[in-house]
Amino acid sequence: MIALVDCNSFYASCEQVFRPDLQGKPVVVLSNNDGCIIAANKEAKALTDIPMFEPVFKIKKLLEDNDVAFFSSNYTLYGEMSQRVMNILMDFSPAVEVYSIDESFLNLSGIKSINYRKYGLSIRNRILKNTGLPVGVGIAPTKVLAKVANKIAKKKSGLRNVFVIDTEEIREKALKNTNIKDVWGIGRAHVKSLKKIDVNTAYDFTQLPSSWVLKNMKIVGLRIWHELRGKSCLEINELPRSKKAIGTAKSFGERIENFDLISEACAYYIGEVSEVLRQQKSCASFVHVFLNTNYHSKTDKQYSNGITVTLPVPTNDTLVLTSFAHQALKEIYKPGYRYKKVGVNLSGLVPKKYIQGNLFAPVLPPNKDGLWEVIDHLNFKYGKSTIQSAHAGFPESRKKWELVKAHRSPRFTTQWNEILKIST
DNA sequence: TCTGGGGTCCTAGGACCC
DNA sequence: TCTGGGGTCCTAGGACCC
Repeated sequence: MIALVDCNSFYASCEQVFRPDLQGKPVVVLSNNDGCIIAANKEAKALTDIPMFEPVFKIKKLLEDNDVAFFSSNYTLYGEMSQRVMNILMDFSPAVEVYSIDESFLNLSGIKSINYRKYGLSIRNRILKNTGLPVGVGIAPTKVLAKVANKIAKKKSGLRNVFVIDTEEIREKALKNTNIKDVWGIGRAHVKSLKKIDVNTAYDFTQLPSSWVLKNMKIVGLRIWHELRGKSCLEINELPRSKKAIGTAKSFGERIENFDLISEACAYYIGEVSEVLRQQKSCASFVHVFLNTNYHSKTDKQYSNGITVTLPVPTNDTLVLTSFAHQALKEIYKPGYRYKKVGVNLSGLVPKKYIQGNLFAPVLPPNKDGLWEVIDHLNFKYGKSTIQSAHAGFPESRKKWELVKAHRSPRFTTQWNEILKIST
């Protein structure tokens, strides 16, 4: 049996933990640049139709009228709260797959003579007690069924957020009550074609011939079909595999035409991604840089372009990567446009130990591993950008392109000067 | 005026090899 | 008129996830 533990409206719940005054009140969390809504607690969802990913400016009045509390996203806080939850889960199973910031699969198969419902309840209670975060627990023989069970656990009242699928009757009933669009792995495109042939529930889907599924939804769809019928096809992956690509791209706080500012943002992002690259002890073979204007705008001239550079020798040196990215940006930048976003992506990631030299490249650059180790350590200890490439700009100029986060809560758990204060 | 960010997996088709 | 058979590697694009 597999358990899926998933935090309820995770970002909104994290904000509420430190703001008891908001218990029972509608809360939403906004995306970068406070652009749109990315999380809403159940009060906010119930309130009206606050559609997820709706641009904030379109529903500002709705939020104000209903006294909805809203926060800019505070990933430092969410990441650390997530750690706490995952650490607790390790106590409940020797095999945990951390699937995303707010959910994990637990392999329960090694645990003998266990009452699944009781076990699920104790997971839920312990997390609530130790972190203040509410979770839902779904337990079933396969991952996709555990997802189904989790959804039911959260939706149906009286279950105390725990639901177990452990008999044929329960499975069938659960599938009949699950809309096909709510099945994990079946997205918009497939829902559309399934509706056309009158497949509306997860149960309907399991009644299709496997040949149809394979032909129209390929192997990915067939796996889901098997999983829903109770045959496990998706394993629990305990070890996070190293990333195959690392990228970042953020919209500017305001539109920018100036090349130097864009290049500064680009260098700053290279600093971020190369640090992640060093953490996983890899080097990148390619660096991709792209640039675009605001495609929502009906009045601005539109332009977007991207370019991939092959590095002579894979590297994770921020300064080397910055220099190649800068050259690449020069090639695609065209003056006279109001740019909205620049992004970088490192790919062709190879383990640092196995770097292939290049017969035709200039002599290998000197090894600076020690230097970067020290820099990364200082930035960890004293805060981001304590030491960085000068190309990545100074706080003054950074303000011109940095994200807008007008409503961010304090980083309660990671900054001494932002720690929660309690007055009597 | 204002519209997020970071990923993975799979497939078809082209180019190429012997 | 009629032109083999068995592969690999790479890339772009689709679909999906949180």
